[in-house]
Amino acid sequence: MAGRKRLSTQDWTAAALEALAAGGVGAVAVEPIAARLGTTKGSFYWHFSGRDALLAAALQEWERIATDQVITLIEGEPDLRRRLRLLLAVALGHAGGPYGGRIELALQPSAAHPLVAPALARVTRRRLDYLTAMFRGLGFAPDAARQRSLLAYSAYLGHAQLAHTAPELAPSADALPAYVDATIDALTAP
Amino acid sequence: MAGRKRLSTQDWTAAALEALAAGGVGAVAVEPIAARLGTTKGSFYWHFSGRDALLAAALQEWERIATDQVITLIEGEPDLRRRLRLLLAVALGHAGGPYGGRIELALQPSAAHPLVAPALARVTRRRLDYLTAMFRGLGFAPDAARQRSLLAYSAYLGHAQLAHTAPELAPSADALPAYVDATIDALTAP
DNA sequence: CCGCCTCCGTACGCCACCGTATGGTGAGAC
DNA sequence: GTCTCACCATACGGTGGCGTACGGAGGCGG
Repeated sequence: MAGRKRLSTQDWTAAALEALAAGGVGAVAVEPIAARLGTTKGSFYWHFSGRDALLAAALQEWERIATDQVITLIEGEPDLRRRLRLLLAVALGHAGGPYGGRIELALQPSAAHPLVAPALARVTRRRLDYLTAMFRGLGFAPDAARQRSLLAYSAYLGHAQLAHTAPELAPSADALPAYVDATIDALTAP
Repeated sequence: MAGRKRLSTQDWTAAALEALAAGGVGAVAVEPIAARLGTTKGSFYWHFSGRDALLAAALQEWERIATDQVITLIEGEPDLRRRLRLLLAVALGHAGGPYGGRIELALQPSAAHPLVAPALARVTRRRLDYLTAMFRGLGFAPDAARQRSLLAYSAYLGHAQLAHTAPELAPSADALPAYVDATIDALTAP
């Protein structure tokens, strides 16, 4: 991880994202990350104008992998019902995406932060709209589809929170398929 | 709020809880809270041994109002089905309890903190057990009851998160009863 | 009225992190 | 080989929060 090589903007951004997931916005601190990368601030201030620039880059990177990446992964499945199942399985199963909800959680206390709020709102809106479109495609009326998508997304967020704070209380790995089944049944019941 | 009076341990604890809800564990800082209370550190270090003691007191206070208070509020309703409805309505409707899920969210990034982790685990376990008992009382088998309680609690957590980060995307005040209905239907469907 | 005990204000040293300035290093251009 | 410039290390001052020391205020028993 510290190959004594020269660092790029990407390296700093990735490390910042990791720190963000681990300890929230407050953990996106230049000197600790520099230490973790085996370098110093001197490197950082060459690539970035300051702390805010690093945070902004990390948020943008998260926004990218949190929307496009997941959606394009799912689009491979043509059948809507199976696509929803795949989506939930990926989302609930040991966290969706590379950081699996940890970023959303970490951003929570700083939701009012001027850099955080817009990114968070964009991602949330995009995901909810995508879910709503899926439920509409399954034949639900607009209002019902919106309710189902809210419940589905809440279940995802809550599950991530639960799995992070009390893993021993969340569904275990082998009990998870049954839990996904039950959740889908509840979400798609007429 | 700042009546130029002498302060008690309770005042400091309440202010710490407020700061915790607003800005996470990192916001439980002595000097800012002192400024907000219109006093100085001199007062604080008379009542508390240090920052950790304040955080511990705030967590204990939260644990108290997050379990006993809500449960005793609900126990007034004898009918199980209506009790579940009341519980969800209170929980989803503009946040459950005085702080309505904001503390849970704020504690998230510090879930590994030695003071935070035990409190969070106790509250989560107690709520899940209570929910599971309700679903069992409604006639569900143990496994099914556990699944429903997990989904219900995840929905609560996720809703709180959603309402905090993107209020304009969460159910509006007048659309909320219908959302509660739909959620209960989904949770209690056979 | 007086002393005392509780509570608070102020001043200080310490540490972590931010941002700046400036000197060094090493890999490719030539 | 040496030059050059992108990249990094080091040193410094500034800020904010923690914890300690100590002195002052003010209500209450006597």
